Amino acid sequence: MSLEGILLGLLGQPASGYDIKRDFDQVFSHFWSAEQSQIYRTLQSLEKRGCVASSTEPSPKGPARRVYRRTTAGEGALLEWLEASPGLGGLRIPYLAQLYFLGEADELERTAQLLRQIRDHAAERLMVLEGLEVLWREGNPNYPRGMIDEDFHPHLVYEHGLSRNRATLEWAERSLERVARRMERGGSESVVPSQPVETT
Amino acid sequence: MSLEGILLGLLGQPASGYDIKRDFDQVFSHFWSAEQSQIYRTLQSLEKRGCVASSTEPSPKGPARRVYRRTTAGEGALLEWLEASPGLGGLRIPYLAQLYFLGEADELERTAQLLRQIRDHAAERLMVLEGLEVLWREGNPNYPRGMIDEDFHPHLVYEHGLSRNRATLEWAERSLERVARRMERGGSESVVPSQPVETT
DNA sequence: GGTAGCATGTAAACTGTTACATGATTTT
DNA sequence: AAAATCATGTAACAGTTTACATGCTACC
Repeated sequence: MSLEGILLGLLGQPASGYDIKRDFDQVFSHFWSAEQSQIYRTLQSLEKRGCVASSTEPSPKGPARRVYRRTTAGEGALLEWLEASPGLGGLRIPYLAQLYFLGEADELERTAQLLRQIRDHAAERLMVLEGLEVLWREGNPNYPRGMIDEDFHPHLVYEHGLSRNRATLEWAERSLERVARRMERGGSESVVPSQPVETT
Repeated sequence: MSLEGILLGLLGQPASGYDIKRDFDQVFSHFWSAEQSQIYRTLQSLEKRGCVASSTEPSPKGPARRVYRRTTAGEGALLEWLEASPGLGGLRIPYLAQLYFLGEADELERTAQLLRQIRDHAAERLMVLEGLEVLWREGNPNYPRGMIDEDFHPHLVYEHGLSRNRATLEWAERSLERVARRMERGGSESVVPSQPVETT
């Protein structure tokens, strides 16, 4: 299961459920998401199986923190998950499901609205990622060469996010132009007069 | 829920659970997936709510088919789902979760293996999609202009798949080169001699 | 005193996967 | 006669979401 793997990976450093939720929203939301309740429950189930251990620590603000650490058994489970063949097929992009059927609504303005949301979301993600590049550069004057071992794999994932969001942004902009042309011409999208479009 | 929406969308034409599973594997697997059992169950629950109606029809091959049709209530439910704000955040790319932590395994060969799988998968998808372009072109000599209304939204989704898979393919190839350089140089990846890398 | 942020969690409902079970027809 | 394809489904389990419930501290 991916969530278990991610939690085991993150617990290389001790962390509370709350900390992990923050990491999730900042780092992993680019390709995975999880609710707080799910994180707490999964941590508990990992503890039952001995993959993590917890201890409570008083916190300066608010109630006591329950801090989890990865155990030796947890390291084994992590390596096992890393060896497993990846879910190349488990891809999930919810907005495409809606876009696919938006012809049924017969309102191009709704299509444009969805595309603008997708575009803005990708643009925002890109800004966040491009901001991170500054941080990589600060830690390493030879960037992107001379990457230290610990950063290498996260950096590959980071670059995936960059190219994915660039591609999505460009696609959304092209698509918005197509929609605009279609709306102007009343649904025929630059049809050559001598080649009329079948409308059935 | 996206699966319900997709089923309602597909049931513009009458279809059996088996037909829908085929559509899923061919068209939707680029951004969503579902098992047969889930499709059958969801169809049953949609029927209970009156969004679809079914009738059995003898089939020339094999047992009788249970063919589902979208009802008027189903049309309403579909439009409602299309109006709902999209899950811009529900993105899920399982292989990135593994890649992120693959530094823990400390075996770049495993990283290269995963990247090759991702690359080959994207290349295969691209070939399928580029094959579809021939079909679009056959049906329309002005392609990609003069797209009929029914095809417009699926075509937007199709183009998303094209650009996404191109981006992934290029990223995977770049990443494989980085991994190869890193393996050659024993983990330092083209470090400038006067600027040694910290390895902690 | 109210709100925002820190911090924990439970319960129920829903969604998704894996494994199994059945049986007809066509092709090899 | 066996295997492939067509076709339907159930049961058990695993994973995820939504809604709720609690309580502390800092700041306005």
